[in-house]
Amino acid sequence: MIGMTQQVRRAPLTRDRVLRAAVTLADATGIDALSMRKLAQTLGVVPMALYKHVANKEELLDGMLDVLVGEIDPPAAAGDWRTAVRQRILSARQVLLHHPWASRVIESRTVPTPVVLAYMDSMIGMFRTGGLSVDLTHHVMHAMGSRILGFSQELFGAPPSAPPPDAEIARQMAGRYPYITEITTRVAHDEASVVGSGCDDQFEFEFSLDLLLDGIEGLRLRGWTPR
Amino acid sequence: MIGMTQQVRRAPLTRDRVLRAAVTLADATGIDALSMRKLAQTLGVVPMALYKHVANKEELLDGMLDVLVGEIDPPAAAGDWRTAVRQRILSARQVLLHHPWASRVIESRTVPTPVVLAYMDSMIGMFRTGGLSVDLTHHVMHAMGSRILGFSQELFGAPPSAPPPDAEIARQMAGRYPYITEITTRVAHDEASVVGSGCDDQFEFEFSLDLLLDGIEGLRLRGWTPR
DNA sequence: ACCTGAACACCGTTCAAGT
DNA sequence: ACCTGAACACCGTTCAAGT
Repeated sequence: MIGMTQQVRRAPLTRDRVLRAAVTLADATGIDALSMRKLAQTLGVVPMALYKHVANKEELLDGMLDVLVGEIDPPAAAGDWRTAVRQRILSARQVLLHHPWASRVIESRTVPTPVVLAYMDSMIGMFRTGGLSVDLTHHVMHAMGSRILGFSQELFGAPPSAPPPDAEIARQMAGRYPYITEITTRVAHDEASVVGSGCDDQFEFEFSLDLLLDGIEGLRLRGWTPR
Repeated sequence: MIGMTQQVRRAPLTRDRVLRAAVTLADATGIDALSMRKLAQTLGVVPMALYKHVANKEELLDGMLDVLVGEIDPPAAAGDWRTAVRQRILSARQVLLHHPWASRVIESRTVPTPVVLAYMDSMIGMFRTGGLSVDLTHHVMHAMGSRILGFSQELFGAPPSAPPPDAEIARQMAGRYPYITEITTRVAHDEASVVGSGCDDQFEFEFSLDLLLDGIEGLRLRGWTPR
Protein backbone atom coordinates (compact mmCIF):
# COMPACT_ATOMS: atom_id res chain seq x y z
CA MET A 1 0.00 0.00 0.00
CA ILE A 2 2.92 2.28 0.63
CA GLY A 3 3.29 4.83 -2.13
CA MET A 4 -0.11 4.05 -3.57
CA THR A 5 -1.93 7.26 -4.28
CA GLN A 6 -5.49 8.12 -5.18
CA GLN A 7 -4.36 8.62 -8.77
CA VAL A 8 -3.70 4.95 -9.35
CA ARG A 9 -7.41 4.23 -9.22
CA ARG A 10 -8.20 6.59 -12.09
CA ALA A 11 -8.18 5.44 -15.68
CA PRO A 12 -5.06 6.93 -17.28
CA LEU A 13 -5.64 10.23 -19.03
CA THR A 14 -5.69 9.92 -22.80
CA ARG A 15 -6.36 12.42 -25.55
CA ASP A 16 -9.61 10.64 -26.29
CA ARG A 17 -10.77 10.77 -22.67
CA VAL A 18 -9.92 14.49 -22.53
CA LEU A 19 -11.89 15.25 -25.71
CA ARG A 20 -14.93 13.22 -24.67
CA ALA A 21 -14.99 14.83 -21.24
CA ALA A 22 -14.82 18.25 -22.91
CA VAL A 23 -17.80 17.40 -25.16
CA THR A 24 -19.80 16.20 -22.15
CA LEU A 25 -18.91 19.30 -20.15
CA ALA A 26 -19.84 21.63 -23.04
CA ASP A 27 -23.15 19.78 -23.46
CA ALA A 28 -23.91 20.20 -19.78
CA THR A 29 -22.74 23.74 -19.05
CA GLY A 30 -22.35 25.47 -22.41
CA ILE A 31 -19.26 26.46 -24.34
CA ASP A 32 -18.69 29.70 -22.45
CA ALA A 33 -18.34 27.78 -19.20
CA LEU A 34 -15.84 25.33 -20.72
CA SER A 35 -12.41 26.23 -19.41
CA MET A 36 -9.21 24.23 -19.21
CA ARG A 37 -9.38 24.56 -15.45
CA LYS A 38 -12.94 23.30 -15.11
CA LEU A 39 -12.30 20.48 -17.56
CA ALA A 40 -9.30 19.39 -15.53
CA GLN A 41 -11.44 19.48 -12.40
CA THR A 42 -14.09 17.15 -13.85
CA LEU A 43 -11.30 14.74 -14.78
CA GLY A 44 -9.83 14.91 -11.27
CA VAL A 45 -6.59 16.25 -12.64
CA VAL A 46 -4.42 19.32 -12.31
CA PRO A 47 -4.98 21.84 -15.19
CA MET A 48 -1.49 21.44 -16.59
CA ALA A 49 -1.99 17.68 -17.02
CA LEU A 50 -4.27 18.44 -20.00
CA TYR A 51 -1.42 20.04 -21.89
CA LYS A 52 0.19 16.65 -22.31
CA HIS A 53 -2.69 15.62 -24.57
CA VAL A 54 -3.64 18.88 -26.30
CA ALA A 55 -1.20 21.64 -27.18
CA ASN A 56 -3.65 24.38 -26.18
CA LYS A 57 -7.32 25.23 -26.01
CA GLU A 58 -7.60 25.70 -29.78
CA GLU A 59 -6.47 22.11 -30.30
CA LEU A 60 -8.97 21.00 -27.67
CA LEU A 61 -11.80 22.66 -29.61
CA ASP A 62 -10.59 21.11 -32.87
CA GLY A 63 -10.58 17.71 -31.20
CA MET A 64 -14.08 18.20 -29.80
CA LEU A 65 -15.38 18.82 -33.32
CA ASP A 66 -13.59 15.70 -34.54
CA VAL A 67 -15.55 13.73 -31.95
CA LEU A 68 -18.81 15.16 -33.31
CA VAL A 69 -17.91 14.50 -36.94
CA GLY A 70 -17.33 10.89 -35.87
CA GLU A 71 -20.97 10.74 -34.76
CA ILE A 72 -22.30 11.56 -38.25
CA ASP A 73 -23.65 8.53 -40.16
CA PRO A 74 -21.46 7.24 -43.00
CA PRO A 75 -22.87 7.73 -46.51
CA ALA A 76 -25.58 5.31 -47.66
CA ALA A 77 -24.17 2.67 -49.99
CA ALA A 78 -26.85 2.78 -52.68
CA GLY A 79 -29.32 5.28 -54.11
CA ASP A 80 -29.10 8.51 -56.10
CA TRP A 81 -26.75 11.28 -55.00
CA ARG A 82 -29.58 13.57 -53.94
CA THR A 83 -31.10 11.11 -51.47
CA ALA A 84 -27.71 10.09 -50.10
CA VAL A 85 -26.51 13.67 -49.58
CA ARG A 86 -29.84 14.65 -48.04
CA GLN A 87 -29.71 11.74 -45.59
CA ARG A 88 -26.18 12.45 -44.52
CA ILE A 89 -26.78 16.16 -43.96
CA LEU A 90 -29.88 15.41 -41.91
CA SER A 91 -27.74 13.06 -39.82
CA ALA A 92 -25.18 15.82 -39.33
CA ARG A 93 -27.99 18.12 -38.28
CA GLN A 94 -29.08 15.65 -35.60
CA VAL A 95 -25.56 15.68 -34.19
CA LEU A 96 -25.53 19.48 -34.11
CA LEU A 97 -28.92 19.54 -32.38
CA HIS A 98 -27.48 17.37 -29.60
CA HIS A 99 -24.48 19.69 -29.22
CA PRO A 100 -25.78 23.26 -29.57
CA TRP A 101 -22.35 24.76 -28.83
CA ALA A 102 -20.85 23.14 -31.94
CA SER A 103 -21.95 25.75 -34.47
CA ARG A 104 -20.17 28.58 -32.69
CA VAL A 105 -17.03 26.47 -32.29
CA ILE A 106 -17.01 25.53 -35.98
CA GLU A 107 -17.40 29.22 -36.80
CA SER A 108 -14.24 29.96 -34.81
CA ARG A 109 -12.02 27.35 -36.51
CA THR A 110 -9.57 28.61 -39.14
CA VAL A 111 -8.02 25.39 -40.44
CA PRO A 112 -9.87 22.10 -40.96
CA THR A 113 -8.55 19.05 -39.15
CA PRO A 114 -7.74 15.83 -41.03
CA VAL A 115 -11.02 14.37 -39.71
CA VAL A 116 -13.01 17.28 -41.16
CA LEU A 117 -11.06 17.08 -44.42
CA ALA A 118 -11.91 13.38 -44.69
CA TYR A 119 -15.59 14.18 -44.13
CA MET A 120 -15.52 16.88 -46.79
CA ASP A 121 -13.69 14.55 -49.17
CA SER A 122 -16.34 11.87 -48.80
CA MET A 123 -19.07 14.49 -49.29
CA ILE A 124 -17.42 15.72 -52.48
CA GLY A 125 -17.22 12.10 -53.57
CA MET A 126 -20.99 11.76 -53.23
CA PHE A 127 -21.54 14.63 -55.68
CA ARG A 128 -18.87 13.40 -58.11
CA THR A 129 -20.08 9.81 -58.27
CA GLY A 130 -23.59 11.26 -58.64
CA GLY A 131 -22.56 12.73 -61.96
CA LEU A 132 -21.65 16.34 -61.16
CA SER A 133 -18.59 17.73 -62.95
CA VAL A 134 -15.50 18.80 -61.02
CA ASP A 135 -16.33 22.48 -61.56
CA LEU A 136 -19.98 22.17 -60.59
CA THR A 137 -19.09 20.12 -57.51
CA HIS A 138 -16.59 22.80 -56.50
CA HIS A 139 -19.17 25.59 -56.61
CA VAL A 140 -21.81 23.39 -55.03
CA MET A 141 -19.54 22.72 -52.06
CA HIS A 142 -19.16 26.47 -51.59
CA ALA A 143 -22.92 26.94 -51.92
CA MET A 144 -23.66 24.24 -49.35
CA GLY A 145 -21.03 25.72 -47.05
CA SER A 146 -21.50 24.91 -43.41
CA ARG A 147 -24.84 23.27 -44.22
CA ILE A 148 -22.72 20.28 -45.19
CA LEU A 149 -22.15 19.82 -41.44
CA GLY A 150 -25.81 20.23 -40.57
CA PHE A 151 -25.74 23.98 -39.89
CA SER A 152 -29.15 25.58 -40.15
CA GLN A 153 -27.53 28.99 -40.73
CA GLU A 154 -30.45 30.70 -39.09
CA LEU A 155 -29.94 34.31 -38.15
CA PHE A 156 -30.99 33.74 -34.55
CA GLY A 157 -31.43 30.62 -32.53
CA ALA A 158 -35.04 31.03 -31.45
CA PRO A 159 -36.32 34.60 -31.68
CA PRO A 160 -40.03 33.83 -31.23
CA SER A 161 -39.37 31.94 -27.98
CA ALA A 162 -39.98 35.15 -26.04
CA PRO A 163 -43.00 35.25 -23.74
CA PRO A 164 -46.19 36.39 -25.52
CA PRO A 165 -46.18 40.19 -25.44
CA ASP A 166 -49.10 42.03 -23.91
CA ALA A 167 -51.52 43.85 -26.19
CA GLU A 168 -49.81 47.23 -25.93
CA ILE A 169 -46.36 45.91 -26.85
CA ALA A 170 -47.89 43.83 -29.65
CA ARG A 171 -49.45 47.00 -31.08
CA GLN A 172 -46.09 48.79 -31.00
CA MET A 173 -44.40 45.81 -32.70
CA ALA A 174 -47.03 45.75 -35.45
CA GLY A 175 -46.44 49.44 -36.10
CA ARG A 176 -42.65 49.24 -36.16
CA TYR A 177 -42.21 45.87 -37.89
CA PRO A 178 -45.34 45.30 -39.97
CA TYR A 179 -43.88 42.56 -42.17
CA ILE A 180 -42.39 40.58 -39.29
CA THR A 181 -45.72 40.85 -37.50
CA GLU A 182 -47.57 39.59 -40.57
CA ILE A 183 -45.47 36.42 -40.54
CA THR A 184 -45.40 35.80 -36.80
CA THR A 185 -49.14 36.21 -36.39
CA ARG A 186 -49.70 33.78 -39.27
CA VAL A 187 -47.34 31.26 -37.67
CA ALA A 188 -48.89 31.71 -34.23
CA HIS A 189 -52.34 31.07 -35.72
CA ASP A 190 -51.34 28.06 -37.82
CA GLU A 191 -49.46 26.20 -35.15
CA ALA A 192 -51.20 27.34 -32.00
CA SER A 193 -52.21 23.77 -31.21
CA VAL A 194 -49.07 22.13 -32.58
CA VAL A 195 -46.04 23.97 -31.28
CA GLY A 196 -46.02 26.60 -28.60
CA SER A 197 -42.66 28.14 -29.52
CA GLY A 198 -43.16 29.10 -33.15
CA CYS A 199 -41.58 27.67 -36.29
CA ASP A 200 -41.07 24.01 -37.16
CA ASP A 201 -37.27 23.93 -37.29
CA GLN A 202 -37.11 20.56 -39.03
CA PHE A 203 -39.48 21.71 -41.77
CA GLU A 204 -37.53 24.93 -42.31
CA PHE A 205 -34.23 23.05 -42.49
CA GLU A 206 -35.54 20.56 -45.03
CA PHE A 207 -37.21 23.33 -47.06
CA SER A 208 -33.89 25.17 -47.35
CA LEU A 209 -31.93 22.01 -48.04
CA ASP A 210 -34.32 20.89 -50.78
CA LEU A 211 -34.30 24.35 -52.34
CA LEU A 212 -30.53 23.98 -52.77
CA LEU A 213 -30.54 20.31 -53.80
CA ASP A 214 -33.32 20.91 -56.36
CA GLY A 215 -31.36 23.81 -57.80
CA ILE A 216 -28.21 21.71 -58.00
CA GLU A 217 -29.98 18.80 -59.68
CA GLY A 218 -31.40 21.29 -62.17
CA LEU A 219 -27.92 22.54 -63.03
CA ARG A 220 -26.65 18.98 -63.43
CA LEU A 221 -29.52 18.04 -65.75
CA ARG A 222 -28.94 21.14 -67.85
CA GLY A 223 -25.23 20.23 -68.06
CA TRP A 224 -23.97 23.37 -66.32
CA THR A 225 -20.49 24.51 -67.32
CA PRO A 226 -18.41 27.52 -66.19
CA ARG A 227 -18.60 30.83 -68.05
CA MET B 1 -7.34 77.18 -15.19
CA ILE B 2 -7.71 75.94 -11.67
CA GLY B 3 -9.61 72.69 -11.54
CA MET B 4 -9.30 72.18 -15.26
CA THR B 5 -8.28 68.65 -15.94
CA GLN B 6 -7.09 66.81 -18.99
CA GLN B 7 -10.57 65.30 -19.34
CA VAL B 8 -12.15 68.63 -20.29
CA ARG B 9 -10.33 68.54 -23.61
CA ARG B 10 -11.88 65.24 -24.63
CA ALA B 11 -15.15 65.04 -26.48
CA PRO B 12 -17.71 63.77 -23.98
CA LEU B 13 -18.16 60.03 -24.00
CA THR B 14 -21.38 58.95 -25.70
CA ARG B 15 -22.82 55.55 -26.52
CA ASP B 16 -22.20 56.24 -30.19
CA ARG B 17 -18.56 57.15 -29.61
CA VAL B 18 -18.08 54.00 -27.54
CA LEU B 19 -19.60 51.78 -30.22
CA ARG B 20 -17.63 53.35 -33.08
CA ALA B 21 -14.39 53.07 -31.14
CA ALA B 22 -15.17 49.40 -30.49
CA VAL B 23 -15.73 48.76 -34.20
CA THR B 24 -12.46 50.50 -35.08
CA LEU B 25 -10.58 48.57 -32.42
CA ALA B 26 -12.03 45.22 -33.56
CA ASP B 27 -11.13 46.07 -37.17
CA ALA B 28 -7.57 46.82 -36.15
CA THR B 29 -6.79 44.10 -33.62
CA GLY B 30 -9.44 41.42 -34.06
CA ILE B 31 -12.38 40.48 -31.92
CA ASP B 32 -10.41 38.31 -29.50
CA ALA B 33 -8.28 41.29 -28.54
CA LEU B 34 -11.30 43.50 -27.94
CA SER B 35 -11.74 43.87 -24.19
CA MET B 36 -13.59 46.43 -22.14
CA ARG B 37 -10.26 47.42 -20.60
CA LYS B 38 -8.48 47.96 -23.91
CA LEU B 39 -11.45 49.79 -25.38
CA ALA B 40 -11.47 52.14 -22.40
CA GLN B 41 -7.76 52.70 -22.89
CA THR B 42 -8.15 53.76 -26.54
CA LEU B 43 -10.84 56.21 -25.41
CA GLY B 44 -8.58 57.60 -22.69
CA VAL B 45 -11.07 56.58 -20.05
CA VAL B 46 -11.21 54.34 -17.01
CA PRO B 47 -12.81 50.93 -17.76
CA MET B 48 -15.82 51.51 -15.55
CA ALA B 49 -16.73 54.68 -17.47
CA LEU B 50 -17.93 52.46 -20.35
CA TYR B 51 -20.61 50.95 -18.16
CA LYS B 52 -22.49 54.22 -18.18
CA HIS B 53 -23.16 53.76 -21.89
CA VAL B 54 -23.45 49.98 -22.25
CA ALA B 55 -24.82 47.67 -19.60
CA ASN B 56 -22.19 45.01 -20.26
CA LYS B 57 -20.02 43.51 -22.98
CA GLU B 58 -22.96 41.71 -24.61
CA GLU B 59 -24.72 45.03 -25.14
CA LEU B 60 -21.50 46.44 -26.56
CA LEU B 61 -21.35 43.64 -29.13
CA ASP B 62 -25.02 44.16 -30.00
CA GLY B 63 -24.35 47.85 -30.51
CA MET B 64 -21.32 47.16 -32.71
CA LEU B 65 -23.48 45.07 -35.02
CA ASP B 66 -26.06 47.87 -35.13
CA VAL B 67 -23.32 50.17 -36.40
CA LEU B 68 -22.53 47.69 -39.19
CA VAL B 69 -26.18 47.20 -40.17
CA GLY B 70 -26.32 50.98 -40.51
CA GLU B 71 -23.60 50.76 -43.17
CA ILE B 72 -25.69 48.51 -45.43
CA ASP B 73 -27.27 50.30 -48.41
CA PRO B 74 -31.02 50.93 -48.19
CA PRO B 75 -33.17 48.96 -50.65
CA ALA B 76 -33.28 50.20 -54.23
CA ALA B 77 -36.50 52.09 -54.93
CA ALA B 78 -37.41 50.49 -58.26
CA GLY B 79 -36.87 47.19 -60.04
CA ASP B 80 -37.97 43.59 -59.54
CA TRP B 81 -37.62 41.93 -56.14
CA ARG B 82 -34.85 39.62 -57.29
CA THR B 83 -32.52 42.40 -58.41
CA ALA B 84 -33.27 44.53 -55.35
CA VAL B 85 -32.68 41.68 -52.87
CA ARG B 86 -29.53 40.65 -54.71
CA GLN B 87 -28.13 44.20 -54.63
CA ARG B 88 -28.84 44.67 -50.97
CA ILE B 89 -27.30 41.35 -49.91
CA LEU B 90 -24.19 42.10 -51.97
CA SER B 91 -24.01 45.43 -50.13
CA ALA B 92 -24.28 43.62 -46.79
CA ARG B 93 -21.51 41.31 -47.91
CA GLN B 94 -19.23 44.28 -48.61
CA VAL B 95 -19.81 45.47 -45.05
CA LEU B 96 -18.94 42.04 -43.66
CA LEU B 97 -15.79 41.90 -45.77
CA HIS B 98 -14.64 45.15 -44.19
CA HIS B 99 -15.32 43.81 -40.69
CA PRO B 100 -14.21 40.18 -40.66
CA TRP B 101 -14.99 39.77 -36.96
CA ALA B 102 -18.69 40.47 -37.54
CA SER B 103 -19.71 36.96 -38.58
CA ARG B 104 -18.50 35.40 -35.34
CA VAL B 105 -20.19 38.12 -33.29
CA ILE B 106 -23.50 37.67 -35.12
CA GLU B 107 -23.23 33.95 -34.48
CA SER B 108 -22.97 34.62 -30.75
CA ARG B 109 -26.06 36.88 -30.49
CA THR B 110 -29.22 35.33 -29.06
CA VAL B 111 -31.77 38.12 -29.43
CA PRO B 112 -31.98 40.54 -32.38
CA THR B 113 -31.75 44.24 -31.59
CA PRO B 114 -34.41 46.70 -32.82
CA VAL B 115 -31.97 47.79 -35.54
CA VAL B 116 -31.59 44.21 -36.79
CA LEU B 117 -35.35 43.66 -36.56
CA ALA B 118 -35.91 46.76 -38.69
CA TYR B 119 -33.44 45.44 -41.27
CA MET B 120 -35.16 42.05 -41.35
CA ASP B 121 -38.54 43.73 -41.61
CA SER B 122 -37.49 45.76 -44.63
CA MET B 123 -35.99 42.62 -46.21
CA ILE B 124 -39.24 40.72 -45.70
CA GLY B 125 -41.02 43.68 -47.25
CA MET B 126 -38.91 43.32 -50.40
CA PHE B 127 -40.10 39.73 -50.86
CA ARG B 128 -43.73 40.55 -50.04
CA THR B 129 -44.00 43.52 -52.40
CA GLY B 130 -42.27 41.34 -55.00
CA GLY B 131 -45.26 39.05 -54.97
CA LEU B 132 -44.30 36.21 -52.60
CA SER B 133 -47.03 34.97 -50.27
CA VAL B 134 -46.72 35.30 -46.50
CA ASP B 135 -46.00 31.58 -46.13
CA LEU B 136 -43.43 31.46 -48.91
CA THR B 137 -41.71 34.59 -47.62
CA HIS B 138 -41.54 33.02 -44.16
CA HIS B 139 -39.77 29.89 -45.38
CA VAL B 140 -37.58 31.90 -47.73
CA MET B 141 -36.35 34.04 -44.83
CA HIS B 142 -35.36 30.85 -43.01
CA ALA B 143 -33.67 29.54 -46.15
CA MET B 144 -31.71 32.74 -46.67
CA GLY B 145 -30.78 32.75 -42.99
CA SER B 146 -27.64 34.66 -42.17
CA ARG B 147 -27.00 35.18 -45.89
CA ILE B 148 -29.49 38.03 -45.55
CA LEU B 149 -26.73 39.86 -43.70
CA GLY B 150 -24.09 39.02 -46.28
CA PHE B 151 -22.76 35.86 -44.63
CA SER B 152 -20.94 33.60 -47.03
CA GLN B 153 -21.53 30.63 -44.71
CA GLU B 154 -18.35 29.02 -45.91
CA LEU B 155 -17.06 26.17 -43.83
CA PHE B 156 -13.63 27.72 -43.43
CA GLY B 157 -12.36 31.20 -44.10
CA ALA B 158 -9.53 30.42 -46.49
CA PRO B 159 -8.36 26.80 -46.41
CA PRO B 160 -6.27 26.90 -49.61
CA SER B 161 -4.28 29.89 -48.39
CA ALA B 162 -1.66 27.51 -46.99
CA PRO B 163 1.80 27.64 -48.55
CA PRO B 164 2.12 25.33 -51.59
CA PRO B 165 2.98 21.88 -50.20
CA ASP B 166 6.09 20.13 -51.39
CA ALA B 167 5.76 17.16 -53.72
CA GLU B 168 5.85 14.54 -50.98
CA ILE B 169 3.07 16.14 -48.92
CA ALA B 170 1.03 16.73 -52.09
CA ARG B 171 1.28 13.00 -52.86
CA GLN B 172 0.05 12.11 -49.38
CA MET B 173 -2.85 14.59 -49.71
CA ALA B 174 -3.85 13.11 -53.06
CA GLY B 175 -3.92 9.63 -51.53
CA ARG B 176 -5.89 10.59 -48.45
CA TYR B 177 -8.28 13.15 -49.97
CA PRO B 178 -8.58 12.27 -53.67
CA TYR B 179 -11.75 14.30 -54.30
CA ILE B 180 -10.49 17.43 -52.55
CA THR B 181 -7.28 17.13 -54.53
CA GLU B 182 -9.20 16.80 -57.80
CA ILE B 183 -10.87 20.14 -57.13
CA THR B 184 -7.90 22.04 -55.74
CA THR B 185 -5.61 21.02 -58.60
CA ARG B 186 -8.26 22.11 -61.09
CA VAL B 187 -8.63 25.46 -59.33
CA ALA B 188 -4.87 25.94 -59.07
CA HIS B 189 -4.55 25.29 -62.81
CA ASP B 190 -7.46 27.53 -63.88
CA GLU B 191 -6.56 30.53 -61.80
CA ALA B 192 -2.80 30.25 -61.58
CA SER B 193 -2.40 33.57 -63.34
CA VAL B 194 -5.45 35.25 -61.83
CA VAL B 195 -5.47 34.64 -58.11
CA GLY B 196 -2.68 33.20 -56.06
CA SER B 197 -4.76 32.15 -53.08
CA GLY B 198 -7.37 29.90 -54.65
CA CYS B 199 -11.09 30.44 -55.17
CA ASP B 200 -12.81 33.58 -56.39
CA ASP B 201 -14.84 34.42 -53.29
CA GLN B 202 -17.08 36.91 -55.04
CA PHE B 203 -17.96 34.40 -57.75
CA GLU B 204 -18.73 31.68 -55.20
CA PHE B 205 -20.91 34.01 -53.17
CA GLU B 206 -22.92 35.12 -56.20
CA PHE B 207 -23.21 31.54 -57.46
CA SER B 208 -24.72 30.45 -54.13
CA LEU B 209 -26.95 33.50 -53.86
CA ASP B 210 -28.29 33.06 -57.41
CA LEU B 211 -28.89 29.36 -56.81
CA LEU B 212 -31.20 30.34 -53.94
CA LEU B 213 -32.84 33.32 -55.66
CA ASP B 214 -33.48 31.30 -58.84
CA GLY B 215 -35.07 28.56 -56.77
CA ILE B 216 -37.23 31.07 -54.92
CA GLU B 217 -38.37 32.76 -58.13
CA GLY B 218 -39.25 29.32 -59.49
CA LEU B 219 -41.44 28.60 -56.47
CA ARG B 220 -43.16 31.97 -56.82
CA LEU B 221 -43.87 31.43 -60.52
CA ARG B 222 -45.28 27.98 -59.80
CA GLY B 223 -47.49 29.48 -57.10
CA TRP B 224 -46.00 27.50 -54.21
CA THR B 225 -48.34 26.84 -51.29
CA PRO B 226 -47.79 24.92 -48.05
CA ARG B 227 -48.61 21.20 -47.86
C1' DA C 1 12.55 12.63 -17.25
C1' DC C 2 8.33 13.61 -15.72
C1' DC C 3 4.96 16.23 -13.04
C1' DT C 4 2.91 20.29 -10.84
C1' DG C 5 2.31 24.40 -7.83
C1' DA C 6 2.81 29.02 -8.11
C1' DA C 7 3.05 32.86 -10.89
C1' DC C 8 2.14 35.90 -14.92
C1' DA C 9 -0.61 38.62 -17.62
C1' DC C 10 -4.74 39.07 -18.53
C1' DC C 11 -10.40 39.10 -18.26
C1' DG C 12 -15.65 41.24 -17.00
C1' DT C 13 -17.86 43.16 -13.34
C1' DT C 14 -18.93 44.46 -8.30
C1' DC C 15 -18.61 47.56 -4.79
C1' DA C 16 -17.21 50.60 -1.45
C1' DA C 17 -14.77 54.66 -0.79
C1' DG C 18 -13.82 59.20 -2.53
C1' DT C 19 -15.25 63.74 -4.50
C1' DA D 1 -25.18 62.31 -7.19
C1' DC D 2 -21.57 61.07 -9.77
C1' DC D 3 -17.12 58.87 -10.56
C1' DT D 4 -13.38 55.52 -9.93
C1' DG D 5 -9.70 52.71 -7.70
C1' DA D 6 -9.23 48.50 -5.77
C1' DA D 7 -10.89 44.07 -5.36
C1' DC D 8 -13.17 39.69 -6.71
C1' DA D 9 -13.50 35.68 -9.18
C1' DC D 10 -12.13 34.07 -12.87
C1' DC D 11 -9.09 32.96 -17.52
C1' DG D 12 -4.96 30.35 -20.69
C1' DT D 13 -0.37 29.43 -20.37
C1' DT D 14 4.68 29.78 -18.75
C1' DC D 15 8.13 28.24 -15.96
C1' DA D 16 10.89 26.96 -12.34
C1' DA D 17 11.08 24.02 -8.58
C1' DG D 18 10.11 19.44 -6.89
C1' DT D 19 10.18 14.30 -7.30
